[in-house]
Amino acid sequence: MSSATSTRQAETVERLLAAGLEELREVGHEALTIRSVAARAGVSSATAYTYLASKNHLFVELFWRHLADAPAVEETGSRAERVQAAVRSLTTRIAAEPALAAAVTPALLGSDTDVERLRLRIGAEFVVRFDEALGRETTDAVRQALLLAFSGALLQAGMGLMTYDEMADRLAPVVAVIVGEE
Amino acid sequence: MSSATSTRQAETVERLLAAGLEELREVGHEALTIRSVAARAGVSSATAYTYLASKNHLFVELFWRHLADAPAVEETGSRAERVQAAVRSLTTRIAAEPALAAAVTPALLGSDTDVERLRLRIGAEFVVRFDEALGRETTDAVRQALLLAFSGALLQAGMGLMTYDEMADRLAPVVAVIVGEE
DNA sequence: TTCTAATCTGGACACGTGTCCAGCGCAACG
DNA sequence: CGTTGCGCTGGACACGTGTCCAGATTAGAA
Repeated sequence: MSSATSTRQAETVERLLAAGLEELREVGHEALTIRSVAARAGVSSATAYTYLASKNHLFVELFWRHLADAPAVEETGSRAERVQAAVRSLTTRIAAEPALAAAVTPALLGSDTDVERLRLRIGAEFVVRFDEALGRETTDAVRQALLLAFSGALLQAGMGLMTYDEMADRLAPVVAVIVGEE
Repeated sequence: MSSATSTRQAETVERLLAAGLEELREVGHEALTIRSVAARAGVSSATAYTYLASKNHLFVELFWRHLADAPAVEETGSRAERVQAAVRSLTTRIAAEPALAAAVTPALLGSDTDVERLRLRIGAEFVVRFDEALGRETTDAVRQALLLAFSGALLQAGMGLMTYDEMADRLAPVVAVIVGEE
């Protein structure tokens, strides 16, 4: 397990993930197959399956990496404003990769071990960001309400009941109700 | 298209749906296959596919029928209390069929035409129930917040982050925040 | 009863999924 | 230089999905 060999594995993974994102953008998540991703990455499908447990795993992994790069929000303004900013930062980031967003909603519900691990991390990331925006003196009920409303918006967008671009605007008044705008 | 023939078709559908629910309870949604449902219903798989466009369609159809039977809530008590009651009525009903609940969350995200039609109906049902509980003088923001929080709770339960039994209790303080308990 | 049309059947089809494993090739270490 | 062993290959496997269609069955009309 020298650093050289693990480098080689890491490179293969990166190549697969990059190919996965390209493929996703080009053909969408329905048409994408692990084998087509493997081919694009210049790797056999057996190898792809060594690193990607499933299509779902690929999507969730890509989503997680994409999301982690969403900019943190400034710590200025009213509480409501900070929460709005946090929501907008996340939704903007998500909307930047529509194909990925469309793919991840069903994928997040998968039962693979890898999916489960990642979705906990993603959920935790939301919590951290909202907590930072909310500040210390906030009730659990508000925290929960915010998280549930955000999850709900993701679900509705995933169902096609709203676009990912609309999310922030649709959530704005909702956030105001939950956080309190006075 | 006499009433007799459409009766025959209707009976086949009922038989399939009943078999589907039994199969779902016994083996869970992962192991269930349309063919096994067809066999249980005493029908060929080709026939099953005539009426059920997909596994997702089956689950969503079953869920819709199950949900429609949730009792309506009394029109007494404070607004918050009525909303709580509406939430509890729905969650109790959903929790009564755990296997169905587990199956429907991913299914609801399917892209079949039939799934889409039904999920709009299900969403509309939620809206109607919440609107009845909220009464006339309510802002859209509150309505939206409630709907999103409820959807979010469904999603989280679907992900295994809470049980369906817990939903109502977890939602109670959230509802209080959104509707306002004063 | 006989005819007719709707309904159901059986089974093949093309495709995707995820798993498995014997063996190849290459990079690094001795 | 070998030799070692890790990572990759190719391709078969069992299984589920959803589609299709020629032909058997059935119920009800004439």
